[in-house]
Amino acid sequence: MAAVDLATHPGHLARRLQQAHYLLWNTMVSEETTSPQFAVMNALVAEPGLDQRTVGERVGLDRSTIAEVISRLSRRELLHKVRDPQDGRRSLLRLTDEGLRVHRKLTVRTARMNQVFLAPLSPEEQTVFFDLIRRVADAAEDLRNPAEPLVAQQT
Amino acid sequence: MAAVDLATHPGHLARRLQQAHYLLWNTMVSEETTSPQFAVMNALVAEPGLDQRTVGERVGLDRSTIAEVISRLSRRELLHKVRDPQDGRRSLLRLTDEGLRVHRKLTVRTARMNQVFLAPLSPEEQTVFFDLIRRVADAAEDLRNPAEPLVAQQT
DNA sequence: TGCAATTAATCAGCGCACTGAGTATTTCAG
DNA sequence: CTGAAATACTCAGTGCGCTGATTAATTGCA
Repeated sequence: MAAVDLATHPGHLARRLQQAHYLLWNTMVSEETTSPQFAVMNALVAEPGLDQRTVGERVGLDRSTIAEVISRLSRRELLHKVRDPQDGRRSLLRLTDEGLRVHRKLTVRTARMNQVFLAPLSPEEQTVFFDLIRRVADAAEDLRNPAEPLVAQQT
Repeated sequence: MAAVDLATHPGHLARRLQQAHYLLWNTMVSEETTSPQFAVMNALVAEPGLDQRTVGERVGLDRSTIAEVISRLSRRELLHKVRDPQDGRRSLLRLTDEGLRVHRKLTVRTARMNQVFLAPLSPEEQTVFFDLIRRVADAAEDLRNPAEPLVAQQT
């Protein structure tokens, strides 16, 4: 009788929310290209020529995961990976024409999917939804990265 | 220049929220036992002797995933799996004493973690947070399972 | 210059999550 | 009572997500 109600556990709700989104993405957006893959492509549309690590930072994926996502996109010829001549450690990433085409197509479908996903909420509630989730996620990330220098300084 | 702002994509926010939770769980609750594993154990505390499929339904895991989670808990001797003598297809699940002990310990830590996780929100906001996420997740799940019979009936 | 620290990427290993196919058992219609 | 349908579980395959260890290149200090 010491069981807990999972409906009051934010972590459990977060997982269910993500699963629900995953399924909707699969049916309404694409079966080949996943949501994280789209996020990576989107980052490269915004800033072509980024290196792997920075892309990971932009979309919130760690070094290992970003490497795998990129290798899949690269295998499908949606992006090119070129060694940085200035810094031999880096790989610079850039979408191919096909990658740009796919990104454009998925952008439209994603917008449609977001509407369906958020349909249960009124416009005001949608705003609150974004705000609350973002604040919780940001705060949790700050717990790990004790960034926040109070003044600009050289470490 | 056709790039999109991921901060307005609920799927992307859901993923970030879940990752943030995962990290906090790891540091504040347990490195050995994951959040889905705890959810399974919790379901078995509430209803000992459930079969695998039903547990999966309770915690929101599909047949394959639940099988793996259970096999790990079983390997660690946190639960027992017994063939149902009444129905040879089913495996009935029950926590061991050690499983009960672990569940008790993690219940306390999970409560603490939830407080930290939700700390950025006021109590009223926390209520709204739960409500909004639950409504979106429920609606998306209903899109897949067109359940909802209007009257009680024997199919 | 010359070697130590830092940095970008890779690799191995674990765990969650889904689909589609296959096996064993039970149920149910004829 | 028998064979088809349904059900519970397993297995193979793919992809996300993390940590810890390793490799290669660059930077920076003495």
